[in-house]
Amino acid sequence: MRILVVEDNAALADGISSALTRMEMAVDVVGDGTEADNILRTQEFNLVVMDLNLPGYDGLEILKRYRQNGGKAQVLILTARDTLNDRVKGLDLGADDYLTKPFDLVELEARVRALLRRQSGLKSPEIVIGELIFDSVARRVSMMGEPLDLPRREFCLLELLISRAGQVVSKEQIADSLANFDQDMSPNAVELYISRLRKRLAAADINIKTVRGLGYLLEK
Amino acid sequence: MRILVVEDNAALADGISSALTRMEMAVDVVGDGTEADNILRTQEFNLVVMDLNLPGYDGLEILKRYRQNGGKAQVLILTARDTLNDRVKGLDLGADDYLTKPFDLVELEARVRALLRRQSGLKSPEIVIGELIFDSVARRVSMMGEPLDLPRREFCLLELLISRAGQVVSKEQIADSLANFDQDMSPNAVELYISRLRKRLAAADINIKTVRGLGYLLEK
DNA sequence: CTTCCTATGACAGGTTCTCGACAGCTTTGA
DNA sequence: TCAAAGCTGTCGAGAACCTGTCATAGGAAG
Repeated sequence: MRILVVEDNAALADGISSALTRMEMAVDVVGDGTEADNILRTQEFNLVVMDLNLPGYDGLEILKRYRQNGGKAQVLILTARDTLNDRVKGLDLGADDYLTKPFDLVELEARVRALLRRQSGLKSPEIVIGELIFDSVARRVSMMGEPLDLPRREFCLLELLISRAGQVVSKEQIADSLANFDQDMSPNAVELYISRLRKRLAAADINIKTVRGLGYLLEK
Repeated sequence: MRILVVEDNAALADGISSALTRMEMAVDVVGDGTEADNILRTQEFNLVVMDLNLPGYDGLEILKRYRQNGGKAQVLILTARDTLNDRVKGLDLGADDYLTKPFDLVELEARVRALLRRQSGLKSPEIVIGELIFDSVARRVSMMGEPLDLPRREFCLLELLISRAGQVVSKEQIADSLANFDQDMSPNAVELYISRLRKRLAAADINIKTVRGLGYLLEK
């Protein structure tokens, strides 16, 4: 789990950082708003711990921009004790939680655990093959960054080949799998789908090999 | 949005209830643990505000049982005891947030908004997509600077698509979400709303893509 | 060279989606 | 209280797209 800590007070940043490291997190620390902005634009984190009180920069601004750019990480903000307004604003701007300074590191850990637990289970597993990214949960495929629209049958075929990558899959297996067992599919139809899929994947370096008399296989 | 308030102090319960009602929430109040247990078993809520300090009943127990029975609502706990332990325990038992008494109603409102937003998957109250600005808190949309009046169904549809931007949302999910689970909506009706929403958003560069056989998705 | 398997264009259904028309319902405003 | 305006959802015609058969051509194996 990657965590970004945005905190200008070096001593505090250090304490937070080591507490989180003890939890087996990968922690990055930045000390000012500009840096925070930059790193949030270019890298992905699971959680951001941010002090709202940064010198020469408004933490709320960073948060707002981060969310508007589609940032998805959980955000835990740190505020001084008596700034109710900041906390309220922070939550309204898309923070997930806050902690009032001074706080106990044990409590920080509990909050981080709660936030990360909440986040897990959101990401769907993706399979990357060369230029192709295949997401079976979201049922999306993209090729060289561009989303690729596949008709249902072709999507199922690709899914089957990927799940058995490196092994030969017989035409009969493909037919059964595509036809959902509720009807028959001729071997020729399978050949046709292979042909169509190959054409679509031609731009990426994906190779569906023919194994004469046996079937097809997707090379890894 | 349905909210359950579990609070034995009538005056406080009243204050909370009216604050939430002002936010256009449907609020139910119960005053003791047994009642809370019962209603949580039989009805669904989006959020539960629960005092841990109930006469003759441990709020943490209720919370624990609720989660064990698969309760999915966001839970905000209220605690007078300022012991770190209770708060940490509460979070570890599946509470989503806590507030220490005494608290400010403004802050309660912010927390409730944040929790409900979290539940819907939306992070920032103002989401900018091309020429469109979507404000989930104020429940307003504007397009190219002009406010855009959307009928309720279309607004809900847009909210759903935005909260799942980049993912396919099935017609069934849309139907369930729009119909609020209390009645059925035909797939055809969903198609119609998509059509209407597309027409309204045509001027902005918003693209609702059709994924044949699966549903729709809003491109990022 | 012959035979069988595979590749692919063309095409004819079939399915799914789009959206105008319309009628019932709800809200608004006087 | 009633009328007007607007929202909601059904129907259905037509468009768009998917699917699988046929037919033909290309290649591999013996």
